[in-house]
Amino acid sequence: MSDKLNAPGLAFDTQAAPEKRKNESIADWLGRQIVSGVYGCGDPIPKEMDFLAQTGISRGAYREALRRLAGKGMLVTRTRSGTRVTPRESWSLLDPDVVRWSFESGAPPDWYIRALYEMRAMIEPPAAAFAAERRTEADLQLFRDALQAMRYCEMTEDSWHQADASFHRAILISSHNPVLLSLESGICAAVAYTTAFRYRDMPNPHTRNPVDEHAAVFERIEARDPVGARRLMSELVDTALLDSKGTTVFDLGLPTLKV
Amino acid sequence: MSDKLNAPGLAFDTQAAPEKRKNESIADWLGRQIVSGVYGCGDPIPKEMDFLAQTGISRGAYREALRRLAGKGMLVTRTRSGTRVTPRESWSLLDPDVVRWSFESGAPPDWYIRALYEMRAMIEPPAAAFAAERRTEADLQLFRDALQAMRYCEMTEDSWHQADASFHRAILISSHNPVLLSLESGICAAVAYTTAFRYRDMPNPHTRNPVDEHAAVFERIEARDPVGARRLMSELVDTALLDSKGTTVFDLGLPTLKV
DNA sequence: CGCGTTCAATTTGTCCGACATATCGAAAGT
DNA sequence: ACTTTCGATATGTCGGACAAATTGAACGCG
Repeated sequence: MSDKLNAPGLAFDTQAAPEKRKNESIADWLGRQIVSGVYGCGDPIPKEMDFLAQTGISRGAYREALRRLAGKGMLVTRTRSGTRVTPRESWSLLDPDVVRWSFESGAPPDWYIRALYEMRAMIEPPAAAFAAERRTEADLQLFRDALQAMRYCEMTEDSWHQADASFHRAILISSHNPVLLSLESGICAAVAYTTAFRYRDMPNPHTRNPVDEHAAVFERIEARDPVGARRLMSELVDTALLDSKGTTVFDLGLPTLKV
Repeated sequence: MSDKLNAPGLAFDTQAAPEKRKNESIADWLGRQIVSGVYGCGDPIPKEMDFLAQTGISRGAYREALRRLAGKGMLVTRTRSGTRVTPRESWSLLDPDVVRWSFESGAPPDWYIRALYEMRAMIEPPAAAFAAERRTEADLQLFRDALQAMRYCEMTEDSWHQADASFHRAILISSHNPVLLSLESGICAAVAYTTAFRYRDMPNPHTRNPVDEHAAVFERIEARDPVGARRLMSELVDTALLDSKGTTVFDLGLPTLKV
């Protein structure tokens, strides 16, 4: 059963990982391995001595990497039994690292992209409503900067995705809900990776720059109109969702939620 | 500036921490210290050698504990600078450990309780709508068990809070959104701790058992009525929010969001 | 005096080796 | 057939040593 572990595939070469600390790059590598399904639910992780023997990495660095992943609920360790992968529902699927690993290691599964869009559809409209009630003048400037960057960048550029993420980050910041803000890294990573993923694999870039829709949301937030901001934001997310994969995969669920 | 660190308050006695592994209990203890504000944003954590000297814990165990917290975004380490606490917005405030630490170490601040309620008001109504569309027969049994337990327990009992949490857990499970389900631990911890916190500090327990409201939500989910489930769930959360601290603190934001 | 350079101290990062502890599984005993 | 004992094995903890990086002060120079 453990042939997969001792297989030559245990080559740890820190692929595309410019991390300085070894325990960090090990955690990155192992995190990618896990989210990409190399180790399924309940599967055992390489034993400390095996990993040490095959990679030359010291035991301490490997153990610290395991603790990073254990803190995200991805691993459980028991003496003698070894360290095993926990079922997906106990992971922190909105953790920015988990989102990054999922998109860095090949194409993430459809259910994950879909679930991330659904989360955005749940969170961002009410967040926009809170933002309309609580935004400060300093918050408004964040929106203006993001919108200006979106106008002056082509959608194919990487900088456009950054500007898009900045806009959605401004929403969460302006909501002035600390717990919501703590989801910022994960949400923005999801926004950036899903949009980049969409435009990379869509052969027909008929989609136009949605900067006007974003500006409309901002205008409602500036006007302190929670209801309007919520509605426009809901439309914005729904549009992105419908654009992403066609209506065949994503057509259930969200439309019936529009109020 | 570092007088607080070398102070005698560094007594690590694993208070009320029946953990077996030392690195785990250290992470618990340090996590409570951080969320309770002993170490503010940007403050330095005890140096490894200091901690070793004052507690007798080995350096490796302490470092593994730090990695656990670093995985939750609560710490950043830099050579020579030391290890410092990151600003709150970069923490995983919905992480079940963070929620537990916040409520275990004295009364959490009002803004945190309020933010948790707002998150529930954002997440649970749409989750109930998804549940109404996607629930299976097995899911329905989870609701029935939770409701029966709520009926046969007094609200003052601890078992009632468990049943309440089980009901809300059933909502997230029935939504069949993996990312939403990954928030289960944190949400349910928030539900359990906030309700327990409310009934412990409320001198006037005029609040009655809200089992009927919960049953109404279940009935709409069983009938596959997303709109109705969403509306009733929204009312349920709003009621809990208004009950918790009176309308003076929580009266802005949520009511205007009701559709 | 202002400014960049060099250098040494300090703190985290990594490695190594050893023992402690818990747990599983097989073997022995009843 | 059941229980107990015991050894093997993997994680948990400890201690010491050195490497790497960064800070801050001393130094030299224009």
